Amino acid sequence: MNILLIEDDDVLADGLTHTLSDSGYCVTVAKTGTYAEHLLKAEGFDLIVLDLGLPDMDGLQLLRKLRSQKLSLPIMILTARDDLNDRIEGISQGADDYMTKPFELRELEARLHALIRRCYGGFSHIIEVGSLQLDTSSQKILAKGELLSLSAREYAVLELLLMQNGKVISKDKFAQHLSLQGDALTDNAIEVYIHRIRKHIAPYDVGIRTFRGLGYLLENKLND
Amino acid sequence: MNILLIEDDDVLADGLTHTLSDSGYCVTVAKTGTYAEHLLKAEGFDLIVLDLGLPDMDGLQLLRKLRSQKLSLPIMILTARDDLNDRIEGISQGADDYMTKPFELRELEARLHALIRRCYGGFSHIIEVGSLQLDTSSQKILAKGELLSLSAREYAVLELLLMQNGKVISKDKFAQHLSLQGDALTDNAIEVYIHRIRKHIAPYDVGIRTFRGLGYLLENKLND
DNA sequence: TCAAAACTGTCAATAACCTTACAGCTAATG
DNA sequence: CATTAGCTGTAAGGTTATTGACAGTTTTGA
Repeated sequence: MNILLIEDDDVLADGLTHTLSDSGYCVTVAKTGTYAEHLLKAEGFDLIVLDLGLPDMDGLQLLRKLRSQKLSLPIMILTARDDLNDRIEGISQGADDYMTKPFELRELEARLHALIRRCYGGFSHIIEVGSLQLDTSSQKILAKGELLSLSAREYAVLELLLMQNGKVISKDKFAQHLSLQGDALTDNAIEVYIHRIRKHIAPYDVGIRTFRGLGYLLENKLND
Repeated sequence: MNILLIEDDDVLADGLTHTLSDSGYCVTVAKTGTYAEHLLKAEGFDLIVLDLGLPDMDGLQLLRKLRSQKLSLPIMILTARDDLNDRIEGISQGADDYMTKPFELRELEARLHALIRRCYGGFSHIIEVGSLQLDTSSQKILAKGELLSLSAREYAVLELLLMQNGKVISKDKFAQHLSLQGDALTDNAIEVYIHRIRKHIAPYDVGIRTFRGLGYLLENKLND
């Protein structure tokens, strides 16, 4: 995780660099806004810690500038000013959080963690097989990025195949997974759904292999 | 935007409810942790404001419990305790931000805005799908820059589609998000609203796609 | 070669959805 | 206050997609 620390005070910069490095972050210090902008163009940072009191440029101004350039990084601002308006201004200008100096390093660390978790702790639950992608949280199955339009039943069947990827799924399993209240599906009904799904995914690099008497397996046609 | 306020102090709860309602949020108050849990199961909130000093349950405990249930809502905690450890503990237990009492309402509002922006809109306070724009801070929906005149219900439906952009939203979800006072909406009511919204956005490049048996998805008609 | 298992297209019943009309209600307006 | 306009949810009829049974065909493995 790369952090850009925009801070002109050597002592504070050193302290922060030390603490954050110890927690496993990679910290780069920019002493001026101009240099920070330069670094941002070149390198891939994940988070910015910005002290509003800079020598060459007003911090809020820099903040505005960065956001107007569609920079989407999370930004934590540090300020010595205890003025409420400044703090609100900072947040409404696009900062994600701020801390007022003097602050406890441990608290800054905790807040940075929260910020990172919220921004990158992507809970995207995507299962991939070949060019198929199952996104369980958004209830979608994509093939080569295109949204497959499946019926509820078809979705449920393909979902099971993807979730249990690598396993041979018996018709009983499908019936269990599909039937809401006891009334079991016939084996043939499952066959029908497998048939329909095969039609849907025919253009792509995955197929459903039959294991006679056992069930079905989703597999990548190319390399296993 | 539905906010669950977990707060036992009537005065504070009333004040917050007023302020946030004025800013266009729909606020529900839970006076106990137990009741909050109950509400969270039944209804669709977008944000939680949690006071750590609750009568029936330790706030941190509730926080831990919610997170362990994989609840991914953004959470802002309020605390009277000035103890650094408590604050850090709160954040590391999964809160996204905190404020120490007493605080300025304006600042809380600004922070809530920042939280919403970060969680639902990337770095911007505007969520864009095609030529539709949801402005989460002013609670407006624009289409090609023009303000859509939607009724409260229509707005709520489209808001959910935009906030959960990319996800297939079931009718249950809509019902949860819309009915914050017990009485559930029928499926048909949702269908009627979808119909009305389709009329509104017909001239533009976004549409609502039906997934039979699953729900609805907002999508850009042109490129995905 | 035979029987079992799986495949496939058709079809009627059904469930899901769309659409319009309307009645009760609320909020604004004169 | 009375009137109007708009919002909200229900009802009802029409439309379409889904579902699973069926029956004929093909494949498989012993």
